[in-house]
Amino acid sequence: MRESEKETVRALPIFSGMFQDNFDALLAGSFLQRFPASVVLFSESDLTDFLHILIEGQVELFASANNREGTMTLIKPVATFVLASALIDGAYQMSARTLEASRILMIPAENVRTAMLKDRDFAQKAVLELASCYHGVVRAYKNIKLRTAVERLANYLLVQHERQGTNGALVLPVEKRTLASVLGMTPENLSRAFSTLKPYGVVVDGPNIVLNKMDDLKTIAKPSEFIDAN
Amino acid sequence: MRESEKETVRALPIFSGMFQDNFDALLAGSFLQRFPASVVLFSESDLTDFLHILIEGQVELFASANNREGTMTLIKPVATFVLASALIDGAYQMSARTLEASRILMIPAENVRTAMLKDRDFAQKAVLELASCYHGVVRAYKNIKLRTAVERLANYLLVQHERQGTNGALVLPVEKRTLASVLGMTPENLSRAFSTLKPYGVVVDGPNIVLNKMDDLKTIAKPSEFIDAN
DNA sequence: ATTGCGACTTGACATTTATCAAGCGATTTA
DNA sequence: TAAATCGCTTGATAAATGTCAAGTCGCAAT
Repeated sequence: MRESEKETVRALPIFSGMFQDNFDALLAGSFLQRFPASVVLFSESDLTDFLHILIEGQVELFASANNREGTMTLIKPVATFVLASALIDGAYQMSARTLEASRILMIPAENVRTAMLKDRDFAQKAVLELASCYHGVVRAYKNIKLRTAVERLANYLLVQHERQGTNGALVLPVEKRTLASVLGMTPENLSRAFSTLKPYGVVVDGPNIVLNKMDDLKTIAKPSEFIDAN
Repeated sequence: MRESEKETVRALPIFSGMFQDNFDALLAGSFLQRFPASVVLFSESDLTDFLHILIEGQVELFASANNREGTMTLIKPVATFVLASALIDGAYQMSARTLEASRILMIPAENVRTAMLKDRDFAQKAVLELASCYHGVVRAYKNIKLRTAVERLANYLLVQHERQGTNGALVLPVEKRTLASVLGMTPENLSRAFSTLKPYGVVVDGPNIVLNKMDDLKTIAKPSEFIDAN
């Protein structure tokens, strides 16, 4: 791991308040690894060796059962993932794969647990991170339990629109088949959900979306502060 | 709050390792309150004033959107709830109601945040509790995303059967309409799911269930270590 | 005891979602 | 360049789930 990279990592909010000694101890045995696209990083049954921090690229956390597979969440830089598993010292509980070529900082889980005990600032930041992830899953759970597929798509579009500048257009940040998995439906169903939204001013051209009737779209989406990410 | 009750609380794992001063400070301004059945404790949009600890009774955490309502989880004694919200200092994100008459210890959220900073043992226990809750929601999310209604019921029965002694029978710990909400289906659908499981040896008499063909039931349930609670 | 209410069940039906199959278009591979 | 592959879409159909209505049963209130 190069010195310049180490400084980038040091500047991340979760690490920025740590004592230097604790930070150095935390990163001992860590490494910054490059992965190509579509590589499985770990499986849900694997024991949690590392806390992961996505520096660059994109990662999908997913789960399998029966013959189905579903996306739990997408990770975008810069963000930690599997923090809960690293703290508990058990299985990952989720599988992970890269969606693009990615750079990932891998910190031995044991180091993380030590740092939690030694460094108050890190512990505090990690707890808030964890609590925030908890609320994230709760939102996702509400989303799938209380909404139909079309509603989930409509709200997804509204959130992306907001994030991308609220200028009447947005670009899907992932392939549609991945989006379908995120939203808990089949790719065929996603296609049909887009069709259903056409009368509500949603124009689709590949990954480019235009929203022409924001009010109508909001009417059908019924967005909720306590489901949709801020 | 009586002295004997305070001792009961003191003995709970999450508090047992605290310094006495920190414990006393934590409980300052706390109170142990009794609630009758079917009382709403707080709404998802309320600001988090208290960390709750269910001492006796039963509580449902639920969420509403559109005109639907869904159970997030059921709380049984003794357990904390809304820990994440108490740490973040924002809205509860979920609503809560009592299902039975209940006794609940309510600790000011501010006290909890202070104790997190001051008491290392409490901080450690709280983090593990939080991480464990996180995995709990992840399991629930997988359950609803990767399984059909019948599969969810079958696995629920298997888990309850195990918890209640693995002797071929079990008693539903909640009303069927509540169970339906927990499992993410309508009460009508739950009735039909039970009918569907009849050929798999599931005999229903009110809240009393008998499992006559465990192997067949497991075949249809396809239980997973990483979805079903231990 | 009677009444009324609520939980539960069942049937008929509607809606939502998934599956299977085919085809299109763009990109990759040979 | 040709062939193969992959992502996406569309149609037909099936399966899963929800809604509405009716009816039974048991419990609680009068």
